[in-house]
Amino acid sequence: MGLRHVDMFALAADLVVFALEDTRLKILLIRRGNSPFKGHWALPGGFLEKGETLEQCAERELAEETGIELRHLKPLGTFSKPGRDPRGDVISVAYMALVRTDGLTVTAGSDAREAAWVPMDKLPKLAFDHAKIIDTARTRLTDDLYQSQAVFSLLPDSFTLAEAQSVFEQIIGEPLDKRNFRSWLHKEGILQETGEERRGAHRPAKLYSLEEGGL
Amino acid sequence: MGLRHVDMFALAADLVVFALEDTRLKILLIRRGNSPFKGHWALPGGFLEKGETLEQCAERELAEETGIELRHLKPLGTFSKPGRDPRGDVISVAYMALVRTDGLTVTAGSDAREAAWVPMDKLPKLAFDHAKIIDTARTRLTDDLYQSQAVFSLLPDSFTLAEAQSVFEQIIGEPLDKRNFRSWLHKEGILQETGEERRGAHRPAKLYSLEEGGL
DNA sequence: GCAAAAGTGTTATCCCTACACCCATGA
DNA sequence: TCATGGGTGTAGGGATAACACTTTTGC
Repeated sequence: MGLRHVDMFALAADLVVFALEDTRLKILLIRRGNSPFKGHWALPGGFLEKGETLEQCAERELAEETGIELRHLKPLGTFSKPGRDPRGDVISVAYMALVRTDGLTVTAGSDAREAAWVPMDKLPKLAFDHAKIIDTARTRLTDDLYQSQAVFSLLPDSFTLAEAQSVFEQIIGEPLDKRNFRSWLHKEGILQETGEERRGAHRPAKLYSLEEGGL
Repeated sequence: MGLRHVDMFALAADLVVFALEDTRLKILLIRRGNSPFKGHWALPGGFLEKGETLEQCAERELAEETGIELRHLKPLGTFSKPGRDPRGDVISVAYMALVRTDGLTVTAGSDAREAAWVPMDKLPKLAFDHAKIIDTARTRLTDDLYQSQAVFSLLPDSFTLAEAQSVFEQIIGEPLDKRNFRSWLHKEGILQETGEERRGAHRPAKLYSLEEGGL
């Protein structure tokens, strides 16, 4: 028995890409160049092609559309509600990525008229069911916060503890106690001092990096 | 732009259904009646049809093939490796369910020549990449054990604490301390005494049921 | 009365939380 | 010298983990 009498669908991989830009947690959005939802903001993503996995598709689309240095890619879920795409039967498989923006320029490509980092608390109306996908991603991000070191992929190679704390605070949406956060980091043993310091307007801050063997 | 130039795929929902049978934790498998993998054991599941979500598809297939009283259905993941199905481009979206077998008979239907509850530690060789899917399900089951009351869906309406403990022990694969397990249950407040007892070969055991408002 | 499963508390340890002051620097 | 962010320790409460004996029943 082959697949002759089986319904067929298009599959899209959509990406919720988080990054720190300007010390704020943001999501990568594109403005669509084609219908449907022409001119609307949407998640980057694209159609699965034969011969690749959905994860590869997500990686390819992200690279094609933005040239971003990929770090973590987590499966988020499948969105299959009939009618979610006005073109017809499109199932979306969503992935989540955490990237860092140091020296990175986002360039709009192919279907994207524009691409931009948008603060999470200032999201515009989104095409398709992408608002729901982002919601799933935010929930997942907070749920996994303390279980994986993935969040550190948002930070550059070396960073101050205050910067790390700020990331955690933005994700959970409330302030953390400085000493408790630091003693938690110490207990986990996931960071190491680089020996360097960041000098700014005030007392210099020690720089840290992820312990070798992380990820 | 429509979907004319986009690759199309068949989508299957596959189910990892856990149940307690004969006090042992088992998985529902079918023996395939058609090629490919004719005569091999596989997970129950079937193709997505237009107009339904993948979750509805999974529920429908489970009902069609087994008539099982459905309790919990959790999305597990997407399996899209090219070549995973010899018929061609089939993407599998896996779900997990926990059911109870009291007074339930599994009847093989449609594509299934046979359907059976198979102990988790005695799984046969499986069709497609279903062994991998089961592996994902087992990991998920253990990860979520203490976070949700879903496991109690494996047990009948009323049960003894020893039976509940046995379920937990089979899932994590190691023995638990009786007193600690009970005080944890007490702290969580998820069970209530029914007032009944189960009488057996020895001292009778009190029966418990899930606190109202569970799930 | 004996074999077998049911039932029951306490203690030590670890982790989490709350909380306030001094330090080093640039301006 | 002062304003600003960087850096540090402790004490109390709650949860977890280890641990053994008595009770009740059927046979």
